[in-house]
Amino acid sequence: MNYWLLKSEPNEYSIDNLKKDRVTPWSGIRNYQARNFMRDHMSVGDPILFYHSSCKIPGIVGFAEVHSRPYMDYTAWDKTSIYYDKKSQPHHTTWTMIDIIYVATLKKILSLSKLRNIPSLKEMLVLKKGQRLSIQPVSEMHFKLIKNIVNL
DNA sequence: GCCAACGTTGGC
DNA sequence: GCCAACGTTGGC
Repeated sequence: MNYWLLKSEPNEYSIDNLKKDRVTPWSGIRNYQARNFMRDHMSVGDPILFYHSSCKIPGIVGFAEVHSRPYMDYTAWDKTSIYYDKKSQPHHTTWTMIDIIYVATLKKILSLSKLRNIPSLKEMLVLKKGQRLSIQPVSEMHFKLIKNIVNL
């Protein structure tokens, strides 16, 4: 089992949206490293930290889980989609996605600034300078520490 | 809104 | 295959 952190801009898609939808395809990932994580390393049931970025208080806001095997990101060949990629065609796209399912919302956001103040989390990728990947692996230790901190 | 850091593109 | 230019991310 692997553990993950998924970034999302709450203006675009927040934990509340996920709670309402329950399950959503994680479409629109157009970064090879992030694609590879989904395609090659995610399994159904993998736990996910849901992270809000590019907002007033960035941080971890909830939990989710991988809910499907990887499959082709159909938004890549949808000309009306903001994720349209002219190099992709049905059944020949380079882009992959998975579905995720809602698990829980934190009572209070575990903010980025708070995360930075927890020494045992210092090595988390999301805390490293210049780390822009929207899908990041999280170590089991870090995941469990965070679970304890938020008491869920 | 600024800007550092990073990924991608494209000319050569 | 190098690398400058450009676009994007995302915290501040």
